Amino acid sequence: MIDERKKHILKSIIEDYIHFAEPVGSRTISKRADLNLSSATVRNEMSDLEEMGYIMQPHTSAGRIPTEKGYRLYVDELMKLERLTADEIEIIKSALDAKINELSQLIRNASYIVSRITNYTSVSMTKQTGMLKIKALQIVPIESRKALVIVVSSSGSVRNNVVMLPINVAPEDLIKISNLLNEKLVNLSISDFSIEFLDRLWNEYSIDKGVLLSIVEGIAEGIYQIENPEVFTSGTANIFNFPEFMDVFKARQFIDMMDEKRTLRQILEKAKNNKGVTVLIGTETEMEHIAGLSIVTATYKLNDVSIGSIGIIGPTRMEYSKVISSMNIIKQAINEEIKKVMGESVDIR
Amino acid sequence: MIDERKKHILKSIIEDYIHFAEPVGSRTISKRADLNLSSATVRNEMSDLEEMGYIMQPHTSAGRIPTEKGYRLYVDELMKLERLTADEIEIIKSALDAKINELSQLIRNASYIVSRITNYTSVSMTKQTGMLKIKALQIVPIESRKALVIVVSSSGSVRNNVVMLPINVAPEDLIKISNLLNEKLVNLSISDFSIEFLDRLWNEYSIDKGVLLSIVEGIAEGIYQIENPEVFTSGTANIFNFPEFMDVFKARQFIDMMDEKRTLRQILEKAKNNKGVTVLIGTETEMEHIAGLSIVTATYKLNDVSIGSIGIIGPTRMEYSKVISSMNIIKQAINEEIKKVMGESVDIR
DNA sequence: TTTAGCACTCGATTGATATGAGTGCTAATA
DNA sequence: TATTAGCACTCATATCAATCGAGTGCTAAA
Repeated sequence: MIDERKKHILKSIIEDYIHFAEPVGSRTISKRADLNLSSATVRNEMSDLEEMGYIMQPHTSAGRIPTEKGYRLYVDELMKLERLTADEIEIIKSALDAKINELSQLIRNASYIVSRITNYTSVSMTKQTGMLKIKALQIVPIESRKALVIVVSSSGSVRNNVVMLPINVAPEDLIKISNLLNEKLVNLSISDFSIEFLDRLWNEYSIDKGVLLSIVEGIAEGIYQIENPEVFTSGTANIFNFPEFMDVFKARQFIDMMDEKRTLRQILEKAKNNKGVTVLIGTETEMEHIAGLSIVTATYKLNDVSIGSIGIIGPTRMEYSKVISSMNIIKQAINEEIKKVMGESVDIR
Repeated sequence: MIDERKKHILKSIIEDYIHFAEPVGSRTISKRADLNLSSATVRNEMSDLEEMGYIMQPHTSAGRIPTEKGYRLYVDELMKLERLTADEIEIIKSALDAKINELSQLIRNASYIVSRITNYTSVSMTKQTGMLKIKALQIVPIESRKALVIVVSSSGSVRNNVVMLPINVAPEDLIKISNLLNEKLVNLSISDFSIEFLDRLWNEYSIDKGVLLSIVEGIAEGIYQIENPEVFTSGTANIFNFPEFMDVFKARQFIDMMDEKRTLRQILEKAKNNKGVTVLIGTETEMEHIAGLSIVTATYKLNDVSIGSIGIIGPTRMEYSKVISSMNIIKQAINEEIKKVMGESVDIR
């Protein structure tokens, strides 16, 4: 199969190509100090590597470029994770240190940082699924027929919604309702709101049916917003750093995708189940219409509830080693930050 | 000075150029049915228009293109506002009709729609300045030393912040504080929170100093967030529809600016004082580093509080007439929507 | 098994040439 | 006096052939 020397050559080809984005010729590899081989020998090895499907020639008289299979082997076996400099680690940790009291904000921020550090484009999605429960609940009277419904979820997210009330309710009555609901609904998840349950509520405590319905609608909307994904992007223009996207057509496709968010969401969803950092190379991303992209994603879970994910998008020849290392540091930093905010040791994955 | 015939020719040149993005020659204009002039005559007139600074030649053997001065005259005097189709108006109104209970969300949404309708890039900023007052206030206990402070502003915006309390406060005490503050602080603006005022509060009602400070900080942060601008963009990729941005370098500059938001904010701020719709052409935008762009902005005020603005960005040869008309419709639609949500007749500008 | 040597391939660069849209100017015309 | 036909001139753009050179595969020698 593929012996050590071939691996060594493949690694050199890939790293050269990652660096210069130009097909790599046999002479270039032969000149590398750490292999004492003539270009002719390297040519033979390269020929073998091509046959095995790790590299290919864009045209007859050009050097070789890695195939997806080549990158895959590189990521899985060949590359060595890069150590970030102390400086970079410091930047990450201190940037995340700002007071952030919303988990989704934390994820967005981390995504921004990692884009800055790596110089690639980053995407983040904040979506909380799983067994979300209501941690606190409040109804604030605003006007005679209008109230604000505030929901705090067990994952620490807060959403509020204005609801219209079908009848006039005195502020002090609303506050009573608020206290009552707070007592009754906390620690329930949205799926516990069966009709029977609501029925019981308004029978036992004589709350107006319409008012209760409006409020429950507000609560459901809040939970829906917390559970529903929002996608953010940073560093979109970074794609222009790569000569393979100097082509206006490809650039446009990329920007379109970034603007549209739906595709991004799908990709982030896809990597969700894996733990740790997932690398999708080229067609593995299943973004048909835009070729030549890879994405490195990490998903964060807090007590088995997914709270969001971050992805780094770049050309297939991205600096996997650097990107993956950065993702690892970010994960650590987020972990620490959450510990601080949540005031308890938590289990982030 | 500039007579009717010259204006007519200038208008034709500009409209042709807006349409085709190609320098306009004398023959093209002469062929237009509504002017019975030979190309030679048109050439003479064009020569005059060039001398007056309304048009210019990109090079000797090319047709003419409008200068900024030309566009300015066009926007101020020559163009006729385009009527949107009933369909388009319908799209706008129904899209804004979705239940939206936050003003800033309404503006963002409108910005998205207007980008869709016009096929240009749009930016929106939601910032509320002026005499913001507290309309409602609530403190929700979350954990023993953590509480959620919710502020509703007079402009209808809601923000919430988690604050850490320096000492343990029983939930029922916190609710008492909440009720008290709600009573005392509503209808005040943030500038009313003098030290003396706070002093009086904790003397008269014996609230713990540290707790009160934490809470006030949470309130201030909420108001700060409401007052602080957030910039959103839609349809960034639309810039690629225009051949003048097919150049990768220019495209990159554009995307950079969109990503960065700061410049955008400045531009939107700039147009803030004008009422109605403001048009900035080319260098009038004072975006030095990116030439060839115009922006059409509208700012919305509710009872003298600015609630946000929307801008449409495109090449200087944008379809001013269509864009300005769309902005007008959007303004109407927003007005109606707010009337509905606020439940009262309001004064939007 | 490795390497030197050489013919061959093919994309990219260069330069010369042609094309054509559009101009400005002059002289004839209404 | 205003308009127009006619014509020489300009210059960006397209086309095409020639050249260059990086890189290959193959063969034969070490």
